[in-house]
Amino acid sequence: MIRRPTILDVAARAGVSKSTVSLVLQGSKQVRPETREAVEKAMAEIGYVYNRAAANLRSASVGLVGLVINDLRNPFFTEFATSLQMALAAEGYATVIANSDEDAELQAKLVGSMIEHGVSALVISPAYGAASDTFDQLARTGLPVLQVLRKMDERTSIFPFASFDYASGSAKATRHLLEQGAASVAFVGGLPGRAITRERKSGWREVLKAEGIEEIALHGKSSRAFGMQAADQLMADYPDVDAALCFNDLVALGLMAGFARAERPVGSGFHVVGFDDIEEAAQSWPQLSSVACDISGFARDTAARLLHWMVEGQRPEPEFRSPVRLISRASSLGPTE
Amino acid sequence: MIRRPTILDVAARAGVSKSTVSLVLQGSKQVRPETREAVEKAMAEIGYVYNRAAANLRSASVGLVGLVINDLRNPFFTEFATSLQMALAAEGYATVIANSDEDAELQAKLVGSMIEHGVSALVISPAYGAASDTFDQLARTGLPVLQVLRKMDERTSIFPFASFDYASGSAKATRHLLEQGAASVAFVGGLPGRAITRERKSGWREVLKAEGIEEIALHGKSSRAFGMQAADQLMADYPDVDAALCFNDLVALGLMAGFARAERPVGSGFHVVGFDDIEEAAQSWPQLSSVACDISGFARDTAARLLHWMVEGQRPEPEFRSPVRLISRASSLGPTE
DNA sequence: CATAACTTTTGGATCGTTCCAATTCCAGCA
DNA sequence: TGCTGGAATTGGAACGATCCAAAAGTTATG
Repeated sequence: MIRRPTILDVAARAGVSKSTVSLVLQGSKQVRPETREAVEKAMAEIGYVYNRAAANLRSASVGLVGLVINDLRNPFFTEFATSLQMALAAEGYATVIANSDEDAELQAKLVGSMIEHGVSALVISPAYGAASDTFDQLARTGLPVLQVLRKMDERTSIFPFASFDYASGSAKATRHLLEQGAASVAFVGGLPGRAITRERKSGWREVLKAEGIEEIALHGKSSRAFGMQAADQLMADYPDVDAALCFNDLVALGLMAGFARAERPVGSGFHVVGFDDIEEAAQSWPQLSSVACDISGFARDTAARLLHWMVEGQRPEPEFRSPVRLISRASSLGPTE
Repeated sequence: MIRRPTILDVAARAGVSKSTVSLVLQGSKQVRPETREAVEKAMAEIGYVYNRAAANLRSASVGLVGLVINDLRNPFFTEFATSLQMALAAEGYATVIANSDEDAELQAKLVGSMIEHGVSALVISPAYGAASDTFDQLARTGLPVLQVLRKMDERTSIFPFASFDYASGSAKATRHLLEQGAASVAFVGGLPGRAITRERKSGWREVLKAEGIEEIALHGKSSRAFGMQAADQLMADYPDVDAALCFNDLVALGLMAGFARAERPVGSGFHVVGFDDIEEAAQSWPQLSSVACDISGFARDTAARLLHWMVEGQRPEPEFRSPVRLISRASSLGPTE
């Protein structure tokens, strides 16, 4: 196979210098239109493909953004990743998506690989685990890093953090459940001790405290499977509980499936509200009420924009919270028996 | 901000030449262990990070694989993408994942961008649309390209294609539904005219033909929403149909939700089998029978391996089909009223 | 018509690595 | 001691683009 043509070949063909070709490639407006056309014609004729590695070597800025997600299989994160990719594509950035699968070690490797590939910024929803040295190392590179949706650690905030205003969302949902007639609202799902669990519980806790209601929480993995299991546990151990605020929609869907299995379908007698409002929430039966985080809007308007600023050297606020809203559907609206 | 250290800085610090540092970086075994150690120590001390752009410029091979997916939001593809990424990571490749969102134009851009970034191979599940010129262009670059899960076009097979043996899977599922007592099995979902729809219908059609049963098919988008809509249509227009083979699990889940909404829960009186066996199938209520495509196994054992061969210059068979198996669960096992 | 002012084009240096041929090192042997 | 040959190390050229200062070309001005 013959070697790929370079700008020198293009230049020779078009009868100009390599510098001119370079200017055309960069879309400089100081080349004469006719010259530009000639160069473009030459490129097409010899099948020139731009060599970004060479360009990057000289010019540092790459237009490549790394995106490291802790669990890309979770639809919530998938939605975020794809939306962010599109938003960034519109601004001319290419995006590298990687899935750390909650593995801190793999995450460190992925981050390293991305830096090697010369990303000009990094968006990360971190995996849990002792990765604080990864972060220190990252900080030392001076790369713009935006932490999203999950905070590595309560105290540290080396990097700006963008997420949703979960606390007021959970307060809103809890109040709604009480208004619908619930006497006792359990919190289901979320691993204990994690920042995000604390956030999503905090509003619930506040409202319950204000109303003088006992706090009942079942913690566990944020999966459907745990939701089903929690349903059984609720029915067996807490017969008085007549509503649940779930850590996320997956748990809520599992919980509803568990109640359905026990022939006690959610809707009348038991109310459920989830978190995230994933697509499926509107398509389950009964339809699931959920605290909606407009994740694609967040990706587009918050994350992409913050990142853009950061790449341009601005320093955004250390913490940014997007508002959430409660979507009430059948799972929290039926009559209370 | 000071400039990033290079191998020259490392060399100076370690008291060796840049060439030696380069050898260490490449893991050459012809450097003395003590020298290697000294170099590694120096790298750690000054916080050296490898500049892959520079390396690529000189050495061509990059160890970067591009993965273009038509719909990354679909859990089936998400699973494939993440599994492939991990399998490739184990072989030392970095993976760039991109989502074309069924947009042929965007797909062309993404492919172009990946080539520019110097991927050494491309895995693509193509978007539909007039992108055949994209493919021609790709073919001209001589890059190893593996087409997966979806074929661009019935006739063309410029690139090797790997997918599942859908035809025998749908035959198996249809036979199973008949054995469970179904009198009439409808096919639900899948856009008409597409290769994959044809494949997933072909086994069903064969079995029905052999049994002399009328073919009833409702085509549409492969989404939950369509499944719900199809449930209404089935109940209204085809009261005799008592089983459905769905194009995929999303449609099947939507269909089941639709029946549930009409207070005719699937399980007794109506049987459903889906396709893909996504994680959710086992967690829905009733649990959904499905033609299981072991997508992560496929990614790991088929796609990753084929790709590896191709990168090494081998030419695999033009078409490869992985076997599928039927998982029967409650949605196709209850009594027929 | 000469000169200034501006636009367009150009050659050489440069980015940080790998490759290659050449050099240095060193143990073993006569 | 001097020589040999393999192992270890080295310096310079190369990769393909961008950047920059300077040259060439063009138009406007007095």
